[in-house]
Amino acid sequence: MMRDSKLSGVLHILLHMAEAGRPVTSETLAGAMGTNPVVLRRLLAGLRERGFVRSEKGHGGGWTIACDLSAVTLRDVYEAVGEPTIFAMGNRSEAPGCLVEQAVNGALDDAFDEARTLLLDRFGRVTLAALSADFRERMASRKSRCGFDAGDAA
Amino acid sequence: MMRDSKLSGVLHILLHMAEAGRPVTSETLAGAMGTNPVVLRRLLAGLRERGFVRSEKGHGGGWTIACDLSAVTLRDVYEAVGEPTIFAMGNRSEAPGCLVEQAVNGALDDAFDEARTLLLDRFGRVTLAALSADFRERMASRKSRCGFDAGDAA
DNA sequence: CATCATGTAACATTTAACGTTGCATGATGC
DNA sequence: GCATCATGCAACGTTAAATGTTACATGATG
Repeated sequence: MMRDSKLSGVLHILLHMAEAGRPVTSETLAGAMGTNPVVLRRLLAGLRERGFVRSEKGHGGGWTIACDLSAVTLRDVYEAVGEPTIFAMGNRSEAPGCLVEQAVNGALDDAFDEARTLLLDRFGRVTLAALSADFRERMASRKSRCGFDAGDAA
Repeated sequence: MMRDSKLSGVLHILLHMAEAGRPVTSETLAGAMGTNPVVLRRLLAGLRERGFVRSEKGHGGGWTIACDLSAVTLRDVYEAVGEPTIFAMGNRSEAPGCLVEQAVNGALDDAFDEARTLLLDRFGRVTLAALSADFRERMASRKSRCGFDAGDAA
């Protein structure tokens, strides 16, 4: 299994919600990406706290986008899902008394910090609106829509 | 547990070996970093194949450095330990038919690719000799040596 | 008030890294 | 030659984090 797909998953969901234009239930969204409604609610909880999405109970309830897609970046979403660990590699011990370990960790940490900064900067420059536009371009050439019917966005 | 500490671990071991200047057994090296001799042999197997280290059996056997420390970079070592996965994040599915997923994965993959390239480039610019020099500098100021006696390198 | 949908805690499953055991092979020293 | 040391390696056990699942409470709608 891929290590952590929260960011990828939640972006997928957000674009689907954006296409729908009306409340979509956790069950429908979960079905669209082959997972469980509860997993989905967990994922979206962080986004709700930040006001990126809204959830409503009862008949006709579900999830809706509650933000300007051009004002939210991948970095915002990354933070909203709890800033999951970026790297699958790391040091053996965090507070090593061994000088060899210190030298090694220092070199590795420097490199990882640089890469992390680059990645987050790049995330910060991509808005949800840009992703959505990218999707619509793909739509223009092909037609499949992942088994998920966006509703009135025909 | 930290995700993958092969690179960190093997670098630690290499510097210790470099300090020793004579064969060191898996058991000694494993003791120095609080792990198991078998784990260590697994780690070093890839380095042996590439000729970075040599192993000898029998009395007085063990591991020795078999390369010029200034000619081997962190990137070489990274490759020698099997190029472990760099990122802890990834896409839900690798071959998505969903156009939304394609748009999302495309954006994320671009960012990850850039970060990976930066990281590996940086690894490629750090030699084992540089790490060793860093270690010796630290030695000059303090004195602890991680419970591992390098032998004649007193 | 029946039904729908979310909120959430608790538990189960899965996967990859890591650890451990057991035994084979080869080298050294007597 | 033989006891001992050390690696080589396969097979299995352990563990932690992500994800999936169940169960039940809460609130909204018709």
